Amino acid sequence: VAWSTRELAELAGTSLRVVRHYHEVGLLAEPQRRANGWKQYGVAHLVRLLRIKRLTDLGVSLPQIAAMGDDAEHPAETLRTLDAELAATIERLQRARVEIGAILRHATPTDMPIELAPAATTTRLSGNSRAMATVLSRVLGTRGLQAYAAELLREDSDRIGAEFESLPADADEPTRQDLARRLAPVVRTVYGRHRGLQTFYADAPQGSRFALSTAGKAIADLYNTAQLDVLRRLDHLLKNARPDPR
Amino acid sequence: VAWSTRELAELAGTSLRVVRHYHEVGLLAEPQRRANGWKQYGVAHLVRLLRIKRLTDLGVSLPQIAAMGDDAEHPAETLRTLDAELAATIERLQRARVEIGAILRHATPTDMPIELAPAATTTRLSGNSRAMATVLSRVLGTRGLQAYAAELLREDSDRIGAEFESLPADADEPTRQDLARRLAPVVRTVYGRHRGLQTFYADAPQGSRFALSTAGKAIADLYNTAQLDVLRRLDHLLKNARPDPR
DNA sequence: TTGCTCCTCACGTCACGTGAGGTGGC
DNA sequence: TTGCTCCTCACGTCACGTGAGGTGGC
Repeated sequence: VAWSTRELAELAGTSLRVVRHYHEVGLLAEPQRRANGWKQYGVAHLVRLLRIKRLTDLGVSLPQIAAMGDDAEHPAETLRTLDAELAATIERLQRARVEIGAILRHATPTDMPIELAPAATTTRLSGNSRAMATVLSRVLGTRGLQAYAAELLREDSDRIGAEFESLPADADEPTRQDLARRLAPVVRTVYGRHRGLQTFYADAPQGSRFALSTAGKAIADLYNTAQLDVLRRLDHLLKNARPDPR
Repeated sequence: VAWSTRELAELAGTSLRVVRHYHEVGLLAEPQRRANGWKQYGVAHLVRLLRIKRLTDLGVSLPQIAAMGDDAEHPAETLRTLDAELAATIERLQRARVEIGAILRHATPTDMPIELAPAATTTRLSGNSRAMATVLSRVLGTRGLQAYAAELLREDSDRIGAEFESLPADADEPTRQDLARRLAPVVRTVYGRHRGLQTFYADAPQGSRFALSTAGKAIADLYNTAQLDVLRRLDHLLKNARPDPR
């Protein structure tokens, strides 16, 4: 009149391996054996196993269960801590669901940061712009990112931006100079719309101590020589023009 | 102008080991190296890494991400499946929180099944009764368990039950016979209150194909010789008395 | 020369799952 | 003798964490 390992496992609604695992880690005492070496479990083992199973189902780790010991008194502190952890996990998962919902709604590619999703939906960004947006999203702070998203949505910025995007590497000098000249007022207006954009990296996320150099490297990586030349010319124009009248 | 492994990891908000792990499993292509063997990462690597990180943060497994390939198009089907899984997980965790709340409210020991918590709170059960209750909770179906919980709350059943519990192993014959005689009507009333109790194991949970033998074994394990003798006498009395008049 | 970063093994974690190979009971 | 259950290793899983031991760059 004793249960085998399989019977014990079935009664507890668990597996053979779990019972043996609990023996291995010392959570469940090994029972007496018959002459042939087979284990014989009694009610005490079943009760103990059910208690372990119940706690693991609640999310208690095996070391924690071991620390609670054999006495059946209920450890209010452990349970309260666990409850708080569960609450935090639930919140995290719910935030994940919200983000998934946003991705599905906007049908954005999964490498676009969610903050730029609305912009990405209306203006279809080229591969380079998407890469640039992804990098910037890591380097910009909240304010900078919002400003960037807002700019992406503007038609005028978008049109001339597209022109810049598609500039071939072998564009001749007049073309580059002309593009830089037409870009200058647009960029000035952007600066005007977003005061303090120069300090946009102040509230950058953790780990991007490199804000400026990172953005610089991304630009150097992504754009061709003609485009880089246009940016140089643009910088020159912005610096040498009279300052923006406030 | 290239990022080191550490810089790449920091920019993506992750760890050195994670970057190397993604190399190992082929999720992230290894970049070119300098003459001294150091890796040089570019924007493409950062974008890829950020995409991976975003998906893992949402709960997508690495093999799933690998299956999605390098193209940034968003896999609606995968995301919808994931969303459903998240919803299921959240529900499970919320049920766990409800149960933790019940345990804390009733201050029940963690080996008592939750269905018997109210009963356990008012009538403090002895160790044997608790073990018996735990075993029965695995062997009884919903109906049987409810009936059992209801009985535990009745004062009359409780009083004579406590007497049975505390019966010493060396109780003399008249004591046992007397206890059995006084138990008989109580048990008959219980049967009267819960018609069809004989089939209580019909809706027993998965894996307890042993309902009757299990309960029998638990009784044999938990009670002393005098108590078992009382049960035998009780059984005899119940069988030989005229049937309960309906 | 001293720190500092980079590199590649390679074992550890957590709670088991899954055979591999051998024996006892009917 | 044939299935069936039981047993003990022992490696695999998942997504990394954490040293161990050695080298390059300033």
